[in-house]
Amino acid sequence: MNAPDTTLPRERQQLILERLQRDGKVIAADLAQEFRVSEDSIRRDLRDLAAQGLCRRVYGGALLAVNIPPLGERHAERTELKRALARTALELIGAGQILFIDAGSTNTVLAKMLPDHSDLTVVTNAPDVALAVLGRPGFDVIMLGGKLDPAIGGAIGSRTVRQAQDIRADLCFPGVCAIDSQRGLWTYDEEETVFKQAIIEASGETVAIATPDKLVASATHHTVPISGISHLVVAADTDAVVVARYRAAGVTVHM
Amino acid sequence: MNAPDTTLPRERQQLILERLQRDGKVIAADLAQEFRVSEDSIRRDLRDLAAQGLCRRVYGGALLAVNIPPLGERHAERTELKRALARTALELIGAGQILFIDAGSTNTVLAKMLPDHSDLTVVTNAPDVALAVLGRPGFDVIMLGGKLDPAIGGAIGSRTVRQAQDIRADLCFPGVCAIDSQRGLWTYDEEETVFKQAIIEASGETVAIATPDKLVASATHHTVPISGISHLVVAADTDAVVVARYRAAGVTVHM
DNA sequence: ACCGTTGCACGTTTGTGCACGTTTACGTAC
DNA sequence: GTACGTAAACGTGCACAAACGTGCAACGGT
Repeated sequence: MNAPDTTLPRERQQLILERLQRDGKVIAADLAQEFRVSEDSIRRDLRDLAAQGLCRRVYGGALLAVNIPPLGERHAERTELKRALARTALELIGAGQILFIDAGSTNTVLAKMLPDHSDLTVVTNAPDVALAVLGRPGFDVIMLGGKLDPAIGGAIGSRTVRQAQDIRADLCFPGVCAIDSQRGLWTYDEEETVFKQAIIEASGETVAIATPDKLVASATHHTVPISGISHLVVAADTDAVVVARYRAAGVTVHM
Repeated sequence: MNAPDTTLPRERQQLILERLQRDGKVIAADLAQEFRVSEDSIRRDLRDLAAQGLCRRVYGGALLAVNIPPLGERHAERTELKRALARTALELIGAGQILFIDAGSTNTVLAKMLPDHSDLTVVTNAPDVALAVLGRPGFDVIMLGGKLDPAIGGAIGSRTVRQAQDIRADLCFPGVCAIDSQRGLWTYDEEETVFKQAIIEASGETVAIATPDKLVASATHHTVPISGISHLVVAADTDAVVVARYRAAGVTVHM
């Protein structure tokens, strides 16, 4: 996206690597256009990166070296940032607690980072999240059933809500579609809202983890608001206004 | 799901390999349409892959090679055999059906091999089975909730059983711990038995897939028998006595 | 003046689609 | 069951375009 006027060679290679990790592949012609350099320079970059074992050079561009199937392109997206946010959120979790973990790529990252032997009980509606902790020492996993929504990667709907209401948790990590400065957490449709509301109400505290692109001044699309957030974990370069609002509302903000 | 407009040659070959591992076969004409290239290019790709020993070239497309690249460590166990069994079992499945798929590595292989666009509804208690089909075209996935057993890789227990009883399926694939010549399917503990019995009773027909090590003359450990099998899919080099017993019991035997 | 980076020109390699003749699979008639 | 006809799939050769590597000259900065 960003195409600064002056890009250092080494910096450009770094950016190429990031794009590579995000998309699983890069195309030489596209990169040349994006960085305003000739394809020759891009080819030199890719050759250097390949020599370091950081990518696989192929005709027309380059592919990821460690090729884990590019299953969800969303999952590779911004992983670094999500890991940093999750690390911050980890400090809010105490040993022996029961956690509601909603579907979502950020929450999957969080689940993978949960420490072993902390006697946590993870309750989730996402097979992703369940697999991330299943079988590791010191974990109980409870799966909420229901029809899975491919767009969400987890179960939502009345069945799932009913099962969620049978459980009491200490902490709740709802997936976040958008957060605005006025009315809190937002989701894309009614079903999601009902589910998130249910797990929030069944939990002692609620931690919303948001990447900066989730923060909007006011929600533009048709969405449904959710209240009840007690902790907000956001990236450092976030919209200061939104964060200030949350501070004013008594929500603890972690960065 | 649609392939992007710009697909690098080598990337395409890799995607073909992934499809191959998932479906067990690929058809040249389909690939050409999917990747927007001529069939000539696809044929060249398949020829290259076959030259590397990664697939077996056949008239109209390609099949899985006899040897499998080491993809998963623990799941790679006997994968070739499981894939062959699953391929046989696939022929019992009709379009539009509702399937109960129990936890288990063989069933996970089966799930991955289910063909796209066959309008199947997959009901499962195993997160990895759910992930194997979630998001693919022509699939509905219903997850059964409950506490996950790490040894099994899925949910069992009264909660799960209750949810299973709310559903009617055409076909049922219970995981198999042991099969003996006297009393049919066996499991390791009571909870599992109750669950498998429930999904068998909720289904029209039941398909038991068994590797030869599951076939025993008589169960030695503490197990609980299950009845209701209608189809038995077994490896070719199996214990003839057990299979004969099943034939005598009116079960259709597929090899 | 040193070094790294860049863009251009050249010849080479790789991938692609089309045309042609051949082989394979399958249904039909005998 | 065998023979035969057709259509699809196949391999090969060829032409063209895109991507590639290399050498070389120009530029800019510690």
